[in-house]
This record gives sequence, structure tokens and C-alpha cells, in this order.
Amino acid sequence: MPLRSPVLATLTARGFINQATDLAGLDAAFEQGIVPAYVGFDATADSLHVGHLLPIMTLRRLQQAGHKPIVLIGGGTTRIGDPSFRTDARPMLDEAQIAANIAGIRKVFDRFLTFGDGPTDAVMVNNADWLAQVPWIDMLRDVGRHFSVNRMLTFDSVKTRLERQENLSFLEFNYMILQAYDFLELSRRMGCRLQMGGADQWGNIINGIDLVRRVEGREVFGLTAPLLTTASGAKMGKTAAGAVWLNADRLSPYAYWQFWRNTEDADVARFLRLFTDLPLEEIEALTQAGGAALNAAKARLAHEATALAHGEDAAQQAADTAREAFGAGAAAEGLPEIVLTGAERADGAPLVELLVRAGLAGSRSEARRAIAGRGVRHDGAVVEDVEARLAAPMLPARLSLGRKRHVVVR
RNA sequence: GGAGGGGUGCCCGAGUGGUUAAAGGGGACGGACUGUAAAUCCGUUGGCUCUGCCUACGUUGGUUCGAAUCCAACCCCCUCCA
Repeated sequence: MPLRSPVLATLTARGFINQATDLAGLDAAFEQGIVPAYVGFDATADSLHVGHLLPIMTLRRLQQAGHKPIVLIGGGTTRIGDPSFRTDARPMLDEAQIAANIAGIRKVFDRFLTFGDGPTDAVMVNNADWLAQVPWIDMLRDVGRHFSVNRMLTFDSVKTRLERQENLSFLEFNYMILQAYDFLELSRRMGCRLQMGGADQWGNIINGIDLVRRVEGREVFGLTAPLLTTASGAKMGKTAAGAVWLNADRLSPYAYWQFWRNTEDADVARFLRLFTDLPLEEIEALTQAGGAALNAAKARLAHEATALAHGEDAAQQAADTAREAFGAGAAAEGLPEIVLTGAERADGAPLVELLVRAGLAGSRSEARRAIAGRGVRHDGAVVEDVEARLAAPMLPARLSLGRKRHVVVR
């Protein structure tokens, strides 16, 4: 089916769309005028990570095409605790913590979207604003009557649980209702017409659409993004150090740059389409050659992605740091640093201890093993002695674990 | 409520009285090879004041010179029956 709206054409061409409820209808809506669209995010941490990047980029594309992005923060639902992670028995967060998290998340979004009061400016809303004060009886009468338990039981998320005879709490059973209700509120408050989310959100999105149609008689749409994995099948966004955060105080721009630089060959083109604003022709030109030539494409990917999340300057600096770190043996600017105390400078600090402090090793034992396995280098030379120490005369020094992870000791 | 089966290291999974910090696989990390890629091969993979010590096989007690392995109670999960 030929798409007439530029947004949908772009989203499709760049690989953002997995499933849509009514593509033709949505296409027409985009053509008619500004479409306010939303994506929901949890407020469980004070930053977002690359796993969230796909929906963020979707909102960005939407805004670029002249539509209105709505960022919905699940402040209300976070206060209950997302039951789908029940095995971890996640502690419920208090309001102060959630408020802090929302502030942190907002900072991330400021990089990707333009917020304001204009018709296509992005807005951020918190579902606690309405969920926290809906009277129970009213909720049941206005919303509950539109939900068929019979039908809810047929949803995969519920069905599999029941079939396995696992407990399903009433709280969890209501989760989809709350989420559907969000769509209704957004439709009422800001004329929101589209909900987007990951492929796993399809069921929830459908519920919201049905609810809006039944209550308001209004036609709204749903769009899901593909589940993102690397070419070798791993879930995206996990590294040795943990989640790849979008926030500079959680993960340095340099480390973020490295994350993208290390993309597998088979993913480069796809990631460039999804996570950068580069035109498709340029991406094609960059990746067409294949082989070692892809290294240039990876550097470009790293640069563009870092510039989006941390700014052009930070991206430039990360690139410089990388060049130095992977080039000559000198201590490069921009690498993570640890600083010795006065006593350590005088007496020498055990390398094992420093590796742990720098976060290169998880424990002293691990650090010992790394040295014993010839995986640690000091200013580029393999460290042979597990008991080696570092004192003032040798500073500043560069410690490396493997060929990619470096710290500067001062 | 009744009858069986099971809970082992980051994950899966062997082990049914002693050289078991626990086979094997996955993942992860390091090395070689490369292109800061993938694949492949090799090594490592509980902690520490590290040729030794401490902690660990659902929880708590018990038997024993000695237990992940035997016994008891409790908690949780699965399958079948009601």
C-alpha cells in the first residue's frame, strides 16, 4: 500500500514499524493535520537506556515531520510497582524518588525533542496526575464496564499465566485497564490520536484504542516498533558494565561512543537508520562497501548517536579520546580517571586495588586473575606481576584491561 | 485438601556420604587471529590479609570422623487427582 504521509513513509523506510492497527487510516490522519502521539515510559530509574532509544527516536521523527510528541511518564503506575517483574519483587518507590526519576528522565528527553507550548512542541505528562485521584466507583462505572473479562482472559499475557496455573493478582489484571485509561485521558486532554510502543505492548495498545472508541466514539491508532536485538541475537544494550544509559552521569559520553563504535557489522546499516538522522542515501553510501570499510560507518554511527544524546562537542571529544586511546600509549584526555591519595602516591598502591576502584574488575580476585591471564597493561606494557604497585613517579599512568577498557591514574 | 516430583554457582543443568569451590553447556571476561566487527581456537569465571583461609548446593536443626549428598521440620515451585 502506498503511503502518502511523509512520516509514515520515513518510519517505514527506516525500519521503525512492526505492526499498525490501521495503516491507511493513520496515513490519512497524518495527512489531515497535526497528530499528537504518545509513548509511555516507566519512572523506575532516573535515566533511560538504549533500550528506550527506539521509541524516543520514533517521537523525534514524528516531531521532525510536524507532529506532536507526548511523553507519558508512568508515575502513577510506578507507585504501584510494575507487576510483570514479579519474580524480583521490586520494592515500591516512594513519591520523592519517583519525582527525582522523572526529573532525570526529562533531561534525557530535552536532548531528543523540543519541548514547549507550540502546536508541535513536545510535552511530558505524568499519569499520576489522573490515576492518583480517580474515584474507584467512577472508574468502574466509566471504564470498567467497557472491559469484558471474557475477552481479557483471552489475551496471551493473561492466558499463558492461567494455563501454567501461576498466580495472577488482581493488581496485575488491572494493569492493562490502567494503561488503556491513559490513552483515554490523553485523547480527552490533548486530542492524542496515536499510541506507540514496543512489540510487546500491542495488546495494551489495542485495549486503549477500543476504550477510546467506546467511550468517546473517536478513532485512534496504534503502532508498534520491532523488538530490537543485535544481529547475533542478543538483547540490545547490555555491555560488560551493565545498561547503556543515556544520561552522562550514569555513563560517560566516551563510553557511550564506544558502545556504538563496537556495533557488529551486520547491524551498522540498521542502527544508522534507526538511531541517527542521516539521510538514507548517505547511510547507503557509508555501508555499501562492507568489510573493513564499515569501520568508518561505525565511527560515524558513534559520532551521530553520541551527538544526539550528549551534544556535538561531547561527541567530538569522545572521538578524540578514542583516537588517542587506541593509538599511541599516552594517557588520553577524556578517559575515566582515578586519583591516588597522598599515602598511596608515596607508598605505591596495588594495581589489583586500582583495577577494582576503577571499575575494571568486580573484585580483587577478579583483578588478580586478569593480571595472571595477561589481560592487564600499564602504559601499554603487559603487567606480569600480580603484586605490582603504582607510585608517584610513574604517574600519570594508563591502566588497561583488554584492549578496549582504559583508565587514567593520577 | 490428597498423591507424586523438584529447589545446585550469573543462567541452564549433572552430581545421591569423602581428592566437590562442585561435571557439562550457555553467557561474561581475557588471550590469539582481525578491522576497536563476526566466526574460530585457547584460557578464566565465589571471596579474601591467596602456596593458606573463609563462605557456598531453598531455610533451620539433626546423624556422622566427614554431608550438596542421609534424617526431621518448615518455605517455595511443578505435575496429577479433588
